[in-house]
Amino acid sequence: MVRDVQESISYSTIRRLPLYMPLLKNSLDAGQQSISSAKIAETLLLDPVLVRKDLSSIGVIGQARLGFPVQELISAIEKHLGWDNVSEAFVIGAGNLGAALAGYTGFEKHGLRIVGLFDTDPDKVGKTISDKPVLDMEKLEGLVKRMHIHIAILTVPSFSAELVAQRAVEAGIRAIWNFTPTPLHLPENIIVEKVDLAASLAVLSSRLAASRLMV
Amino acid sequence: MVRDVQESISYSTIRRLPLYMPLLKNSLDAGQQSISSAKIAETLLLDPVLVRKDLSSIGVIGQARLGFPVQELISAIEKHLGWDNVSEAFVIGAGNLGAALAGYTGFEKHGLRIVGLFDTDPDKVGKTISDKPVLDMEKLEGLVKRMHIHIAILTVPSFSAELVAQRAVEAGIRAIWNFTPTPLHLPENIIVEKVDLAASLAVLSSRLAASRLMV
DNA sequence: TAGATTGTTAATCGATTAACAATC
DNA sequence: TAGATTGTTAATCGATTAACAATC
Repeated sequence: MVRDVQESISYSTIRRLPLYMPLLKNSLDAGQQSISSAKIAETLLLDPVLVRKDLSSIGVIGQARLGFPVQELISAIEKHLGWDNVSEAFVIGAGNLGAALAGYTGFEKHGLRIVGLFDTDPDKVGKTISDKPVLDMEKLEGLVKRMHIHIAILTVPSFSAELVAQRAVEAGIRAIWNFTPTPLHLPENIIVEKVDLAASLAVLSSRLAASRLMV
Repeated sequence: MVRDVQESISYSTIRRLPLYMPLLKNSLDAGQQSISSAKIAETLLLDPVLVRKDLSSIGVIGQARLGFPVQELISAIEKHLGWDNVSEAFVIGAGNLGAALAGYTGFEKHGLRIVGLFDTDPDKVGKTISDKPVLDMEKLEGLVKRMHIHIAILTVPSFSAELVAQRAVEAGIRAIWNFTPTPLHLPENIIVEKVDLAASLAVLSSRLAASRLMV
């Protein structure tokens, strides 16, 4: 049973939603029709109350003694994350990381299809990476417009990140998945989501340093 | 001027510290000896008050009318993030992403040196990736012990992530940088830092979907 | 019925922002 | 001195956790 989603779903919940999917798919394959928040929480290392809040916020109602309906959860998560209709994206910067992202097959299931890469290196332009064309950076604006691409995955060197991002936005890009360490000064209506490896490594290092002090 | 750091630095501050460094290095190269929180905030798209809190929490004292001493900030950040002494790490899983991380030269400046990769694929084992040896997964335990490696960068397929992580931990790994979507059930004293691409993409997609509704 | 499980309201916690005093 | 800038205390905000009522 699904009810109307009251208000917008919190940032933290959105971030957790993808986590639920593999477990739910497995449960469905195993023939389970419902699953308890306690079971989910244990598998995903979350608090059961948090799980119930998340699932409730996407409009799925659980049943006492039974738990939550697995198929409905899957449908609700797919709907809320837009995994049902796929958006096309360009990777800008065909270096190690850009190539790795272009080669990752899992994004299609998450509603994202990479249709090409851009680079300035003449040795790369014209070749393919994981069957996707590497295109000349000079053609970025034209192709963004012509193909109506709205998402850019930014993996260029940090010194050129901001300029490239601004070019992409002027051509029509509306959302940037920023893998560079550079903060992007862009119009407010442009969506920027940053993957901050340096921040993540900093947390790891500092916790490791702290744990060494305790030994 | 540096004073004692009162209490432990907050998680959010730790995540932001790496962001300050490129700007500070540039300022130093340009011959500036001090920099104001307003200038930093504008460049990094932060709030000036937040910048002052961050810098104050690592023990650097600013001066009214002048700002913060650039060189002291650089030293304090390097010290707090452990960028002065480099730790060695293994990449486990020599796929696209593992190879990309092994090829990234920036980690050394952030206190992390990747000394080798592990994989089960006989076509990969024995070769090198970015001058780093690809080793047989069977040798993981032995080499972790012999080389006293404490950090593992996990980029294996998700179905094997937990088992591989547990093997690594039993051999002596104390911190895992987890690039897989899998939650790892490990002893409490093991440090796990997750890079959650699916979560980041979910935020991007949902914000894009929300912005479309407003057009 | 008893008990397992959901769902809601209140309390807590951490981080950010606001307000303003202190200082050079 | 005046004003730019730091630094601290209080208020706000969002997320998580605790407590407990509701339900099957």
